[in-house]
Amino acid sequence: MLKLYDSLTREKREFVPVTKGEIKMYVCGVTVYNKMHIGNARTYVSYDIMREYFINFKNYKVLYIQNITDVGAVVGDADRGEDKIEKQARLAGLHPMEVVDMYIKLMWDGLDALRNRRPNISPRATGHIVEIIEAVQAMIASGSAYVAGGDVYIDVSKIKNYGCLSGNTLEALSAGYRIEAESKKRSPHDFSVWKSAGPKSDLKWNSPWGMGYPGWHIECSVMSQKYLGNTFDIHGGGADIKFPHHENEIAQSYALHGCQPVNYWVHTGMLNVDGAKMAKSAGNFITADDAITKFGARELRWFFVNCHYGSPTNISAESIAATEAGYERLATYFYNLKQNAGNAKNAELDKLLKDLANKFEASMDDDINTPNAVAAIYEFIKLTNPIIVSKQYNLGNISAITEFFSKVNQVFKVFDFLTETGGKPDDREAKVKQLIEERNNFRAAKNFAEADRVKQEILALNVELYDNKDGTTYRLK
RNA sequence: GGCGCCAUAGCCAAGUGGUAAGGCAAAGGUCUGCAAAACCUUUAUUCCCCGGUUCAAAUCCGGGUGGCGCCUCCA
Repeated sequence: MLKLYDSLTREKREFVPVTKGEIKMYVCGVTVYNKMHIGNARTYVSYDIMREYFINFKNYKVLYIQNITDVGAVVGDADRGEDKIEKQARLAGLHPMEVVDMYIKLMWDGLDALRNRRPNISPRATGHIVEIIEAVQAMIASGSAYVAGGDVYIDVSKIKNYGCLSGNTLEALSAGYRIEAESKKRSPHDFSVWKSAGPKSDLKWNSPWGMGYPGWHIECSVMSQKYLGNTFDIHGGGADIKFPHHENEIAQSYALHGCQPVNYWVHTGMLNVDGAKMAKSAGNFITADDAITKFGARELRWFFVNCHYGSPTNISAESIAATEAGYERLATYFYNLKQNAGNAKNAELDKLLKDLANKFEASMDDDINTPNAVAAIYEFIKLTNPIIVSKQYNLGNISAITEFFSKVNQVFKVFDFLTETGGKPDDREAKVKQLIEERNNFRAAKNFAEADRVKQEILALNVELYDNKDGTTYRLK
């Protein structure tokens, strides 16, 4: 039974989709005014893993939407700052849409490298201005929003349950809130759904309230509900945008449709570097491509798999090295598995594999608990290693194990070793075999100086050498 | 100040009532000419502190302490 932790009800609940057999999920994407950072990467890898699990293990048809914010995110104060993309364009001497195109491309480069499947739809806010204006008009008509100058604000006092997601109440929010002298808002907690644009702005559209552009929150409400319906299954994003962004999406959904927009709110934990949160605006972030260059994309993805998606997680060279050491064990296990088959079918191996499959799925069903799923894999390796080493298994066992790991790999997408030693001819093979024989002749003659010389020659070919009691084996790296 | 999440071994990290997964590191062993790798074994009488509920608490409740996130933008 699949369970997900819902941030709204604050409990792990059985997952029941709106439509049987289908999952409709929306994940808040990046604002494309700068390079994606490693924290973004963690979030999108987390949802990719969820999505692939739903598809490959739970047989759901998944409609996955990850939007692109290409207008509406504002620098500094939410109601009077400059649009981030417009600012970046001004600094770079480019049109805002050039900035957008550039960073969208870089975003896909990064997510592709991390092996994420592309979203079914990646809607852009600028492509939905008509729908956004219609939504704003509807909210004004119903009395949930009001016009002030060229801006339009949601009147949060008209919203039922405002604060239900974050736990905030309007009274509590008001205490100690900074007073904005020249604000056009009725209440400091009202938020803009449409903002007027100055004459120099390149990012503006005509509306009933003059030239302007949409607020960040309304973009996600309009796009998610347009493609997924008024109430859909899963809405994701980082824990940092729970308030106000997701809270305001709920408010807008009540204003527009009188209902909760989502059945399961899922939030990913922050990825910290040296204990501190990364943020673009603070300038202390590691970009995704820098991290990929430094650690490797597969290594990063494996690191993410080893942490629970909802937990705050610290990334460092040491933590990557720790998960990589474990990864190397898995690779060696498969190397041994394929190299040392005997010829008796081993029933115990099949039973342990069945246990692993059960534990894996039980862990993943439990709020996508990937660390537990990984622990089950290590446990399997520990229990089956004696069998592998003693060669009491055959090709049938190998194919069953490989098949299961391949299935897991449709979700994790990191087990490159499954194909690495898949019988592909390697031109080093013959040379290595010859050198090993040469070396073993020297060893037999106790001419260790010459044996070591040949050994160096072998190592230079990027081959690992193991002397066992049954003879010498090697592994092409 | 308010809201939310969290606190488990040297490090990372699962575990929401039934007697502490897993990984890294470390130590010992098997194997080896040496070595490496592999394999085996060991490593928290205890889960931040103090109370309470219960036959039973890391898990539930109350109170502390500490950390993180949000309360202007942020995955």
